[in-house]
Amino acid sequence: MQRKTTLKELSKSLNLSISTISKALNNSPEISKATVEKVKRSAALHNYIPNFAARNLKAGNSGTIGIVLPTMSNPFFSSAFEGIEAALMKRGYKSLVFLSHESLDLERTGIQKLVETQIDGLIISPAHETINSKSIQHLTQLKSLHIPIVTLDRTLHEIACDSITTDEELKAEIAISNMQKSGCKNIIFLSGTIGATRKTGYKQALKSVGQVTRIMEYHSDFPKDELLEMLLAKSIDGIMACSEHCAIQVMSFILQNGFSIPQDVSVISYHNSSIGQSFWPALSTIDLKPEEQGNLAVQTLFDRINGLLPSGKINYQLDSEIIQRSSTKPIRS
Amino acid sequence: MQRKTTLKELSKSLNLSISTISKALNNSPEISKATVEKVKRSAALHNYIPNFAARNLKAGNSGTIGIVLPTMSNPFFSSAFEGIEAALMKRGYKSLVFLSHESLDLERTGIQKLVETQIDGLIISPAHETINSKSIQHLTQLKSLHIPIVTLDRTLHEIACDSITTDEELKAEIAISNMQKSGCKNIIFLSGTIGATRKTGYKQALKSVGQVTRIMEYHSDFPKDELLEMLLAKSIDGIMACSEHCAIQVMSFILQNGFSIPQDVSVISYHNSSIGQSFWPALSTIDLKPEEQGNLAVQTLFDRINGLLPSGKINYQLDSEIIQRSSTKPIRS
DNA sequence: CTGAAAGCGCTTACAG
DNA sequence: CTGAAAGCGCTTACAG
Repeated sequence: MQRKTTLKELSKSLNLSISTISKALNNSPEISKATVEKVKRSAALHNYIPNFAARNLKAGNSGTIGIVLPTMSNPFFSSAFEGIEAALMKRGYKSLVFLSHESLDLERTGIQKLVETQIDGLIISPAHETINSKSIQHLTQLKSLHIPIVTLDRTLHEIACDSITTDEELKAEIAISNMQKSGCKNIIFLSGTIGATRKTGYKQALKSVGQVTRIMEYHSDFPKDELLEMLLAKSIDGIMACSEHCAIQVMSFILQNGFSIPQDVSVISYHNSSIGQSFWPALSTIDLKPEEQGNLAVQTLFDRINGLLPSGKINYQLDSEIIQRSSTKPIRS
Repeated sequence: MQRKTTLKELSKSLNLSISTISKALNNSPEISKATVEKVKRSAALHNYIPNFAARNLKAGNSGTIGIVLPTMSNPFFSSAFEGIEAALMKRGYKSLVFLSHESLDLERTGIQKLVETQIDGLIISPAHETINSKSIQHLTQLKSLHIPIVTLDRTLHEIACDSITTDEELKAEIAISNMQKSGCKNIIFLSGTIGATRKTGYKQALKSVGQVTRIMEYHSDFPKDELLEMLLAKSIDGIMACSEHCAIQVMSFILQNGFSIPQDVSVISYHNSSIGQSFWPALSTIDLKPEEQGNLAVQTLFDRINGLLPSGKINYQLDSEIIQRSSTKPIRS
């Protein structure tokens, strides 16, 4: 029965002090080259694996970053996580992940665990419940422990921490305006649980041309009959969908009922996954750059940890991108 | 500037020994009720948070489970992760996540980090590269350190560890047979990078009725022209798609070209996400139960850790489920 | 260049 | 019921 090899054991087998072993393994210039080699060879032979718990206890940091996301089932967040994980891996850091499922309670429990683990920083997309209730003591707690926080995509105005967002509101406005230029006269917004801020861009755009806004609420299922009626009455010729999922649902419904996209109805959505790309017609979309957001969140977190950032909070606003594909008509010039 | 409160500080402020404080906080029956309360009140007041690194150093375990998955972008794996995370959270454990992106190298690096962190167990869906190359030293290493491993969905026959799988092969066979009973005479299999084992079920089913198998390879893009030709020639009336993504791509293509589902072509796929469910027509599918697999993986891991399982490896084969919706014709009885 | 010693923050026999 | 002491596995001044 093999136990994990420790410095003590190596020390015994090599007849060297623990200090020397430790220094040799860490490439300390104090130690002679010969000794370093001897130690390393022995360590490899004995399958020595350093104990991070011990190292961290001394160092006071854990090499671990806490990640709290609402869910992984939403492609936006899984992509964001992929960006975060890759950036963290590159820096030799580890990702400790908790999912809040939009619940304040679960978020709190996760953060508690994270603090106990001595995380070096936190990247979080706060739960809806947190945002709405403005209960942020579990987060301010981190601030007082000097654990930096970066919010991703969703901002918490009540707390002073760095944040990553996109200019999605502006891009929504431009996208709507593009649809109008392409001939759309009746654009509705298909809204789900997400996308509260997205509505704003839509409203802004319609307001600027003096048009009435029409928002159709959508929760797991949307009012098909109503939509079908509008299609038949030709009282709709454009849809901005709050998510790709929602867009695909609507588009399949439209196609299935014999209407054409974009001839009868233009459809644009948010997020850019391969599924929207490979749909027929290929889905026009506003790419929210989740991976880049994740990457930038990590970058910002480390800049903050390393004291490279001025005090006060910083907001990085990433450019989102309108990707024009076949589900919207080309702009008439 | 607030530092984290330690037992030592509480000890000073209360004029009690560190031992007493520690025991009180852990509800040791040795300590008087009055003291326990006093200590707890003071701890709360000082925002005391236990240091897990220290605790784990003593205990020799970390309360952390390593999770290594190929990706989060594939809905199967993000769902599996949701199942794992919830089960772990319920038990007060933490998830340390690494993504392999199907690369042996990345998988190795992740596992290395995980071992250094003293994880108590590992749940892994091995990378394709690992499976193909049969390089498993990074995993056998864990075995020799008595860190239990459970594989999820993808099995590694070369290593003696517990595994979770489904009966997808059998269900594929049944699903194909159902399609035949519903009148399909020319069923093709649309195959991607995943789904090697899935082909087997398809082949098995066609072989059993003496039909020729037709497999169309699919990588990010499939041969549209070829498919269109088959549709026009009516030489195809059923498709088994290796993934939901693939199914949606094909279905939108079929609808877009004026054919009907399932009247002209039946389509069945794997995995069961809300997107397939809300598609028109709703996608028939073989549900691979990723969340349940994740859940069961955690359960098995803890049973193994707690010595509840007999020595030798155990394979849990979960029932996958054929979900008949509108993209396949009803079975004629 | 090598080693003895202290200490990171906790837990847990052991003594009183 | 409370406390002194040892120790988990490491790192790092300090001494030699």
